[in-house]
Amino acid sequence: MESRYNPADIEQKWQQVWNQHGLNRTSEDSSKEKFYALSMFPYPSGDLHMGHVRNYTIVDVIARLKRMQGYRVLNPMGWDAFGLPAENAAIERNIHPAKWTDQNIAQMRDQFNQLGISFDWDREIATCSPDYYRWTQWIFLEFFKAGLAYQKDATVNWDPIDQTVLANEQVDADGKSWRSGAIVERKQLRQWFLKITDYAEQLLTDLDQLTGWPDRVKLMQANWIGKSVGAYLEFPIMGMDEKVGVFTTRPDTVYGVTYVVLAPEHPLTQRVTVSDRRAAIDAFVQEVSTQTELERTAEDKPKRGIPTGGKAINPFTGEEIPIWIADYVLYEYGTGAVMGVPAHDVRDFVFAQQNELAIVPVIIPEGGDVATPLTAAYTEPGVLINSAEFDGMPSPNAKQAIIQKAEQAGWGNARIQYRLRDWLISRQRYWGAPIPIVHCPNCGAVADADLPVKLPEDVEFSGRGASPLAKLDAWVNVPCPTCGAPAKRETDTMDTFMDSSWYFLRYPDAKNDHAAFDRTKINDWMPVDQYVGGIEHAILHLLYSRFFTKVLRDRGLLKVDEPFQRLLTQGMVQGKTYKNPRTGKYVIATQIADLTTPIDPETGDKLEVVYEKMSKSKYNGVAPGDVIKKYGADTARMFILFKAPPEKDLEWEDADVEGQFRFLNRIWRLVTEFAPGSGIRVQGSLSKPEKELRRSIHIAIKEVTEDLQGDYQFNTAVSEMMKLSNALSDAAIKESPVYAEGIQTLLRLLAPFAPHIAEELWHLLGHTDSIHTQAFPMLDPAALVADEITIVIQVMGKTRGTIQVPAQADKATIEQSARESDAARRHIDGKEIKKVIVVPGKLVNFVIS
RNA sequence: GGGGGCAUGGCGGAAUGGUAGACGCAACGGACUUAAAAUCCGUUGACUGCAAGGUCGUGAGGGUUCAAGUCCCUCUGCCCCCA
Repeated sequence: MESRYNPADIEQKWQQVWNQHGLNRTSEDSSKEKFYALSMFPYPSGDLHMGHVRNYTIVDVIARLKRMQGYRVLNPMGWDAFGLPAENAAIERNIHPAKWTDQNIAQMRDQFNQLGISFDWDREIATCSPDYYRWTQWIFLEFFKAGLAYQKDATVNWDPIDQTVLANEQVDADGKSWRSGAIVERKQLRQWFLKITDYAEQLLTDLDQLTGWPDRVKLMQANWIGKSVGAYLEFPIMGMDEKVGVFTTRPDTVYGVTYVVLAPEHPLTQRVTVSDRRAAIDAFVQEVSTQTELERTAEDKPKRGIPTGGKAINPFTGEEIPIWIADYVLYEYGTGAVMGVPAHDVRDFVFAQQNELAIVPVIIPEGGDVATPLTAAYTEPGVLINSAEFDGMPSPNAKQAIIQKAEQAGWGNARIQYRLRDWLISRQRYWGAPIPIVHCPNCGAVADADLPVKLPEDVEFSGRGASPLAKLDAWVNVPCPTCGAPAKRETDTMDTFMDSSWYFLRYPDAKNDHAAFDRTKINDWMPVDQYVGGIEHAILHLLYSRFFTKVLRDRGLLKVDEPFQRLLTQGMVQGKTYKNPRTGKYVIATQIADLTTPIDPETGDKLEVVYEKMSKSKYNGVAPGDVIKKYGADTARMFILFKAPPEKDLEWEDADVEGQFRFLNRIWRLVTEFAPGSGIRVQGSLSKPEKELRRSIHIAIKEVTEDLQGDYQFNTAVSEMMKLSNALSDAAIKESPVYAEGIQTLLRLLAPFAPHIAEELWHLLGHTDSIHTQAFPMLDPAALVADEITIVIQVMGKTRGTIQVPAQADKATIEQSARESDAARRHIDGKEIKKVIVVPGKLVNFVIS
C-alpha cells in the first residue's frame, strides 16, 4: 500500500466525483436541522486572492463540519457583479461590462473549485443578471411604496473637463479626477435616498439581539448610528418672522449662548445677511462649496467663519446675539445650524476667542468657583449660574427643567438626534441596476412595475458627458405608466450596496422567477447561522442588510428581525515585504541577494522586513493558483487555518506552508502503512497502552469539537489533530483495534479541513462511501477517564513538583501524599504549615510561615 | 480629542484564576546516505549549577488572592473606529 502523497493526482479526481454525486447540493431533508453558512460574496475582479481563500476556506470547514454533524447545510456562492471596475474596463479596453464580468466570473468559479470549496453551485447568483436585479428593482419599489424612497438635492463630484459625475473612488487624494486630472467640483443634483433614519432606533437597539457578533462591530455600528439625546431649540431672528432651529445635547448651557452659526448652504444664510456683508458672505459660501466635508470638519484645521450681520434673540435671556456662518457646520447634518456656547464647548471656545465673541460661563463644578477669565471650556456637568431661575441646579436636572420651560414657552422641545443620515443610492453610472422610475410631467415620479427595467446593451462608453443611459433617447423616452403622457425614465442606477443588501435572501430560493423569494423557504432558512467576511464591511454592508431585513419584515415578506445570527470577521492575509526605510520603496524579493540580511540592490540600504496586506505595488502577493500547484489545495487550506486564529491578521510564510505539507505527508504515511485491522469496536478490557491511546483519541475529539463550537478556533483544532497524529505514530500497538479507531477518527476529524486527502485515505482503508457523509467523531466520555492523575505541588504558590495519585483519591489522601512528596518536603520540612489548599484533580498548595 | 482593542521565547501562536510557552516554524546536535534531499531521534525562555536543583521570567509600576499572562488601578507603545 506504499505510495507517495501527490495532491495533484487526487484533488481533481475527488472534486469530479463529488460533483457527479451532488455531494455539495443543499439537502432538502426537513427532518434535519438547518444550517445556513454564508461567505460575503466577492466582486468578480477575475482573480482569486488569498483574502478570498481565507474567507471561503473558513466557511467551507464550517459547512462540511455541520453536514457531518447531521445538519442540512446551505453553503451558496454568488457574485457582487455590478460596479465601477467593469465600466472602467469598458472605457479603457473597449470591452462590454457584461462580457468582462462574465469572463471574470468563469475564471474565479474555476479557481474556487480547485480549492475544493463545497458550494452549492445550483444556487449561484450574479447581481448583474436581469434575473437578479429585477428583484433588486422590485425591492426598491417596495421601499418606494412604503414611502422609504424619496428624492432630494445632494452634492456630487463633478469633473468639469469630462462633464461627468465621478464616484468617490474616482477622485484622488488631491481632489483630482482620475481621468482628466481636473480639480473636482461639487455640484447639486436631484438624487434618490432611502430613509434608513426611520429605522435608526431599531438598528441601534436590536444590536443587543446579536449575541454572536463581535462586540467591536456592534460598537462601530452604534457609533455610526450615533444617538444623542438633547433638545431642539429655536432662536427668533430679529426683524423677520423666522427662527433658527438648533439641536443641542446641552440645553443646560442655553443661558451661555452668545451667538448662533449657520451652515453656509443654509437657506437662511442669504436672508439674514445684511447688505454690507453680502459680498463677503457670497465669497465665503463660494469658497466653502469647493471643500470636502472632511476638510471642513477636520479637527486639526482652524474653524473659519464670518458674521452675517444678522441678529437673533436668545429667548431665555432676551438678549441679542449675532448670527455667523462657518465651514465646520454642515447643512446635511442635524438642523444645519448650531448654538455657540463658548464657555462650555471646546470648539466654540476656540471659535469665540478667534473671533472675539462673548464668553459667558453658566456652569461651575459642584462646590467650585468661576475661574475668570476662563482659560478653557468647562465641558463637564456641574451647577448652573447666570441662568435666572435655574441657578444652583445640577446639570442633569437643569436639562429637564430647561426643556420643560422651552416646551411651555414654545421655544423648542426634547429631541433625540442620530448621526446616521439617509442613504444616497443614486449613481450616475451605467453598470448598475436601473432605478425603476418614470418621471411624468403630470404624475411626477411613477413606479415602473414592468420589471426588469433592463439595461440597454448597445451603449457607448467614453467616460465623458452624462451617464451612458441618459444619452439613449430611445430608452429614456417612454409613456407614463399611469397616464400615458410622454415621460422620461430615471437614468440613475442603484448603489451596488443595494444589490448586496438582500442577496442572502435570494439563495434559499435562487431560481424563483415569479418572486424575489418564497416566504416559506425564506422563513425556513433565515437567519444566516454563520456569516463570515472582512471587517471592512463592519458598518455599511452589515447595516444596510439589517435595514433591508427590517423593512421587508415590516412589509410582511419575512419573519426575522435580524439577518445574521453569528458573524465572524476574518483578518487580513499579509505578505512579507522588503521595504527601504529611507526611501519608503518596496523591493522585489527576487532582486535581493541574501534574504537573511536584505540589502537594497540599488541604494545599498538595509531593508526592513515587514508584513503588510498583499498587493501588487508591494511585491508581496502570493497567488493561490501557484500554491495549489505546488502543494495542493489541502495544504493551502491547512496552512491558512493553522497559522493564526481566524479573526487575526495572518502572515503568509512559505516555511509554514511546507510545515503543513509535511503534516499531511505524515498522515499519508501513517494511514498507508496501516493495515486495516479487525474493526474498531472496542470490547472487553484494554491494556494500559491501549487505554492511553484511546484517551488521546477522545481528548482530540473533545478538543477539536470544542474548538469548532461557537468561536471556531481552527488553529488549535489543527494542533489537536497534530497531537493525535503524533500519538498514533508513537504508539507501539499498531495491531490493536484501538489504533484502527485512532486512524479512522483522525481522518474524520480532518475531513472538513483537508477534504481531498481525507477522502482518498478513507477509500484506501477500504470504504466505498464518501468520508464527507460520515458522522463527525463523537466523544466517549468513558475514554477520558484516567486511572491516575497528576497533582501539582505548590509551596507558597510556587510550583515545586508533581505527584501521581489515583483518580478517585479524596482530599485527605491527596493532601497526605502531597505532604510526603519529595518536592513538598524540601520546602516544608521544619517549617510551620499555616494552611493547605487542596484543589482535587489540580493541585495542593502549602502556605507556610 | 473621544471610543475600542492588543502587548507572551528567535518567529506564528497555546493556556475554565491553578505546572506559562501546547502545536508549529526556525535553529542546533545526531541517525540513515558515497553525498544530498526526504525521513527519523534529540535539544531549544534567561541566568546559575557536575548534578539534584535554584533564581528570574508573559510591555512598565502598583494592588486583590493561598495562587495572576488571566481580575482591578496607573503608565508606555502599537493597531482599529469615530471626529
